[in-house]
Amino acid sequence: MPLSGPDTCVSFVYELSCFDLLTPEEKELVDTRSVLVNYKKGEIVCKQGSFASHIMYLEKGLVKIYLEGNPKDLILTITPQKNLMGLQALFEGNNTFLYSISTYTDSAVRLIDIQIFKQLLKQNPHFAYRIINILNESTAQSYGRFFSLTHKQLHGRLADILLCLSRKIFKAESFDLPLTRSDLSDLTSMSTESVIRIMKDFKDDGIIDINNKAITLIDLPRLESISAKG
Amino acid sequence: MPLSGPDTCVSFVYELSCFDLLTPEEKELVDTRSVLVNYKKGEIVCKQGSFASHIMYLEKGLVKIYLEGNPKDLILTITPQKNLMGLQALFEGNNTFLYSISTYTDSAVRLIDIQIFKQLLKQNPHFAYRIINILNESTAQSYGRFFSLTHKQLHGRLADILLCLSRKIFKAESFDLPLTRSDLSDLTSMSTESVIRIMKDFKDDGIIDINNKAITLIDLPRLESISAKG
DNA sequence: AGAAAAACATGACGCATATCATAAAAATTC
DNA sequence: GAATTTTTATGATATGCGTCATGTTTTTCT
Repeated sequence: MPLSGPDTCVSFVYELSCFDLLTPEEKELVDTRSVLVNYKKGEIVCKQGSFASHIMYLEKGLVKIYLEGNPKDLILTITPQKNLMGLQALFEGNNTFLYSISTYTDSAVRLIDIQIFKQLLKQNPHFAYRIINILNESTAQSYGRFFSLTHKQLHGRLADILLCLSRKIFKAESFDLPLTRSDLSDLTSMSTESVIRIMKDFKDDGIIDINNKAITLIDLPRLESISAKG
Repeated sequence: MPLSGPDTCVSFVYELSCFDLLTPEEKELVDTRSVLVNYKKGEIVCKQGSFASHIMYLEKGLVKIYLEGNPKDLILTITPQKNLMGLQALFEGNNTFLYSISTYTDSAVRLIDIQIFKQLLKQNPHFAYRIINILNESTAQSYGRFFSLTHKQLHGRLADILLCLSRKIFKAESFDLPLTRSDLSDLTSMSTESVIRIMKDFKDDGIIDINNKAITLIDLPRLESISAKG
């Protein structure tokens, strides 16, 4: 599979939980030194530039991780449940959030004390090794998106995102899209109007079907071809 | 400093060597299970898609790490000596190089057996923690470049790269650029002609001076302003 | 349920930037 | 050191895509 393909475009879905690798005592430590916070749909979980005193683990829900820009944001990933967020705060000398996070659905986020997290990394090499794997997967997917956004034109970029949402997030060819057209534009780095126009193109060509928020990918081979050709 | 600023644009320069954290026995292990390979200017160190059986450490030289595209490549980073390369090969289930690497100057690369590297990560938590920091810094810089490439127009993107080359790579306001205009275009995701035109604009405006390969940044405040305004 | 706000939609227009063509200068090669 | 290749340079043209304006539909709020 090529690096620039649609599977590398949104989010990193790491099937195995990193917490499986902790000892019972370490799990206990995480439990006592973390809190679970519930967020309603549309709420902000963390704000770019503010102080990061904890690592976040999305136990339930769907969120976007994004850079705030003027006037347009850039969505880095759409992240589903069972994923760590805010690992960059581990970086020594930087204790602020690199990005903002907000929810698409009601969500539950576990906030883990960053000192505890660092301690676990230093005392449990298997845990640290797992985190390295997670960071690496995230980097690899970031490169794929990099290529998509800088080297493909609008139709290719939107095809990438639709395929990736279908495969990685919703795991179905039909899904209800909680993202607005404006979100899709922040994801593909194009104008909202262009998203709307290209969605219509795809619909007119029988490649996808749209009914309000309901999206169905009809002609996957053509969508993949558009993705590949850029 | 804003995330999209020029300091986040090229390479990750990690001042401390990760190998300082190894025990004498572990250092010995790395020595016996690695080889030092010399490359001439312009040679390819590794090829995207080929099998990755080792982690690379650039002991001496200057290289570009890039995604191969058709017809244009995308340079992910310009990386100077004392940096690890190819860490993504650690990711379980992926033992191929995500990118290609080629040299700008004569270089020396230490190839470290990937199994030994994994062993060190698992047995030495401080080493693993350092690697996590390196990966995190790399990710943070990747996000900055993401923003620059997708949300700024040509002048801003080129200003970003010139400032970053000056600050992070050459650490001087005057330097001999081993990159061609085509390399700059692969870094900024624009056409080679646009690079040339904008360099001329900058020269005509007294912002930089160009003499063949020799570049001098004259008016840093204006260059920073162009970078900030995008 | 009705009002207000947000999201979706569509066309006209303008511009930033790529592409193409051509040529000069510099670097590399034998 | 002459020949070939690569790099730099510049102008003309084409176009992909954003911006703006305006209207409709859907969602949210009270």
